[in-house]
Amino acid sequence: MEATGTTNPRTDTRDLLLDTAERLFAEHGIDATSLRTITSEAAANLAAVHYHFGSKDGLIQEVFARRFDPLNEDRLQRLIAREQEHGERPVPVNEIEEAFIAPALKRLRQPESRHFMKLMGRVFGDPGKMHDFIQYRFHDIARRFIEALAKALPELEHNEVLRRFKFMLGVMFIVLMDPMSQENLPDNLASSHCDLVSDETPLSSVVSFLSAGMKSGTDAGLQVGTHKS
Amino acid sequence: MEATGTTNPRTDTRDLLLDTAERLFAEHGIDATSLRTITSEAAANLAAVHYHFGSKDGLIQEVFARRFDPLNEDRLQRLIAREQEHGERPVPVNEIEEAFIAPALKRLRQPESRHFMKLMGRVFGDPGKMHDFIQYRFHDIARRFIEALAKALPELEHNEVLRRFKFMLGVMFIVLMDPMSQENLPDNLASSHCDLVSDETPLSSVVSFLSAGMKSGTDAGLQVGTHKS
DNA sequence: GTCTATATAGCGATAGAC
DNA sequence: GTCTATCGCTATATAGAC
Repeated sequence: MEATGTTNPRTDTRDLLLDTAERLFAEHGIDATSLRTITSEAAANLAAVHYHFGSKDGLIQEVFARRFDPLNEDRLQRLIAREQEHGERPVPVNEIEEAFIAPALKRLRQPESRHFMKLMGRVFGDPGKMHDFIQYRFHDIARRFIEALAKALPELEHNEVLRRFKFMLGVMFIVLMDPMSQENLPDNLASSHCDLVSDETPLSSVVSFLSAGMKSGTDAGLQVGTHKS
Repeated sequence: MEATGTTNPRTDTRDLLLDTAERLFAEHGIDATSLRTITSEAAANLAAVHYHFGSKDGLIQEVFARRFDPLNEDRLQRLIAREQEHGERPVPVNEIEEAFIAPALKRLRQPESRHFMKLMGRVFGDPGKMHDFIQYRFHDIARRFIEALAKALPELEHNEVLRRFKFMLGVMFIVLMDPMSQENLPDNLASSHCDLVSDETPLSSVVSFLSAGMKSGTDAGLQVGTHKS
């Protein structure tokens, strides 16, 4: 299929602006990234942003809109698949965790979406910025996973399930922004001493940590964490 | 004792600026808070910031310096106390977790330091801003706790201990910034539906979640998480 | 659709009177 | 120590030629 019209074969300016903005937002933060920096790195004109997106805010919205929903749709489909497998019985905690974490971790390793994942981690810590956007579009998916967790952990009171779900979000976001990975560390710390983490975080490590935490204090917590082959 | 000189009995302008900046930084972010906003809310003059702190950056440094080290000193003293209790034997994981989490949670509930704790959560997610400052002054305390964890969990390879320590930081920061508490939610979400968390997070909830996660896959993980009265 | 030129506003910082 | 006034800069945004 063709593009919108008379555009040339190479990447559209619009997409190039989105990609560049996404990367710079993730690296330096949204506030700290000016439209001039974006258009300069994208070899585009300053006015192009306003032509394509109306405003910087419009650009930010678009950067989020194109990747946020697919991520959560992936999560939801995985959860639904597990629920259908287990019928009436609750989905095991570690399968719920995996359904939530795997889509994020997968995208963190894809070159085209890893910048966005880092950006998500960043924005989640900034209640002022895109918080409304994320909260609003994240609400349903959160509810679905909380319900699955509550069903898998019937001994926990509802508030405790909510708290542990929040803890899980904390773990996910620390993985997303990876504040201690080599590439993010200031040179003086990265070079001189040790030691704080080097390799990329394996899915199994996150899932087993979270599953154990989720089950702590319940009967399920007394068993071995992983009983799935 | 008297103040520096001819200042009047009420709170010094300098301290008032620090308190106001701390609160506004925590609420809206550092970038989004202008010196004009700070001095306006503090009923002080714009030039007062440069007189007392030299620059906005100087103000930011002072906001951090006065509370960051005492927090970590509290953590360290608690860890040392536990280590002395147990002599050569490793400190149990849940006691390590408590030594790390309790000082943060305590301050989150003190009116004079809760803004700073929220600010810490915010800044940790912003690798560009005070990251060097935090990384540098946090390095020693991180190493001490990682060593204690490695000693308590000898079955884990070193990288896995580092990863789980990082997960713990994620949980702590999600608790600090509390992105889903009622007061932070946009009105439309807070009022309309449910449910996402209401009360303040109890220390026991965080410690039991983290201890179970830390021990997952080890012999210690097969036992009941809490064996301390 | 892309460009130049510019409008408008806010920022941190400073000089100098008091 | 505190104030007013202002400098110099950069930001987003826009108007209008091509």
